[in-house]
Amino acid sequence: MKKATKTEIPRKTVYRLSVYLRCLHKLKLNKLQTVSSEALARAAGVKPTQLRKDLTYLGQFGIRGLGYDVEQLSQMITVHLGTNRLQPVILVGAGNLGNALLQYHGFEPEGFEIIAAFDQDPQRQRDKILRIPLHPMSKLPQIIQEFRVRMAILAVPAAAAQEVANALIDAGILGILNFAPIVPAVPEHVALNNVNLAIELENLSYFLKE
Amino acid sequence: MKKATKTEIPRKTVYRLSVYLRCLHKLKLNKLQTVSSEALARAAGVKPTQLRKDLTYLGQFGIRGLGYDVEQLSQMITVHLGTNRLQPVILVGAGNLGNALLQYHGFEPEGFEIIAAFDQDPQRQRDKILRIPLHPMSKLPQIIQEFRVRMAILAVPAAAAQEVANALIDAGILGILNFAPIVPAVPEHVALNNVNLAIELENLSYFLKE
DNA sequence: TTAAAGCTGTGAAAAAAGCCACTAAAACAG
DNA sequence: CTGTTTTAGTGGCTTTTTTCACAGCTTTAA
Repeated sequence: MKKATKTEIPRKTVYRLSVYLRCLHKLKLNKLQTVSSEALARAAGVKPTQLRKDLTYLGQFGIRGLGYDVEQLSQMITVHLGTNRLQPVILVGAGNLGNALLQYHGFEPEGFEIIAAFDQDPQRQRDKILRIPLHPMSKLPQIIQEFRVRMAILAVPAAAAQEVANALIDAGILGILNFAPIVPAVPEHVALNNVNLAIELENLSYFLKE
Repeated sequence: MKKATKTEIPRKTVYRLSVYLRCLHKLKLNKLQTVSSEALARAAGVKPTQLRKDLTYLGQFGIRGLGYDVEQLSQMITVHLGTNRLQPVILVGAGNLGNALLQYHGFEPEGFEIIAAFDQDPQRQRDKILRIPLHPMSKLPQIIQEFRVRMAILAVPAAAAQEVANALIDAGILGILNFAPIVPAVPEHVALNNVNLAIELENLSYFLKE
């Protein structure tokens, strides 16, 4: 018997869907109309069976003997990931990493725009050329409300992370991409993704094969 | 029957050990001598039972009724992760993200030093102040050999990623921390960790609860 | 010394993720 | 048409990861 409620997409699958989407985008640039699970899987660094299984969560629209329609598939994934509409994002902490992220234009092609940055010291901005405004922390609630911001990038030092996270949540932020080297405690209703570059390196070093 | 060879530490556990290590470091700064699994787990954002289970892979040195010795535990983890000695790292690609990472000093406290950067265009460096030398790609093999570099950070555009990855591997690199928005194919003996900031954001946005 | 409370260590169960073998559909070649 | 090849979809097996329940040390208090 089929479930009445639509099945939840597994966490890992959601993550991989983003990867597939990125690969499909590249294929589109190359004017490819269709792609097989094998080719796409290789591009994404996963096994073909896993790719196919992942895609079944979105329904069936592969063509047996041929593959998937690149355009259709990428639209399908986009719809499911809910990245149709542009999402405004704010960044807190204009230190080393924060500035780096501000200068990094890799978010925009994916539908995210950093509309404002915040820092304790709003004079801190070195790169005057940046077109992203830098505000003092006190303007956080106002801007979040005004632009209906739901996600924030947290790039402050460890010591400030929890406090700033609290402020963000109080102001209505629902998702935090955390670069601070501690894991802030957040209430149930807030989504949190942690990225720690040092840990990534450390982890890599463990898996070096001699 | 027990395995003769010492059991492998699970992938996920290795990753979390790094997180614990970071938390322990903070505790040390606060002059705490011991910590319970519950407290440390909360700091790391995991469940206490998971923390304890993770630690059993390193042996037993918790004290029942009391907790873990902060100093001893952090040394234990350090030894197991093999981060006793400093590791030289190189960075390839001095674009937006590459420069950002060069300016980011978060690696050094964790025992990694970016000793050199490489770019197709070695004039590219904007920040003249940087004390990290920027070399042309042609010097890759020489420097990797000279400094016995085993890990590289890859921060080049998608189009160049595979080619540069190949060059790194040919020159003897054993681990790649990849920031490029594609997953390069690497041989069996090379470890690869992928970080894609855009995907992290996209992933977060999916899990926003309304 | 004894009792109570606080914690760790761990086997076993449960859940999640990954993988494979096989089925079925479509395309293609002749 | 017909047979062959290519490729998606899937049930369920295997492995990995997480969680649970509880046994067993340690400390503390009286």
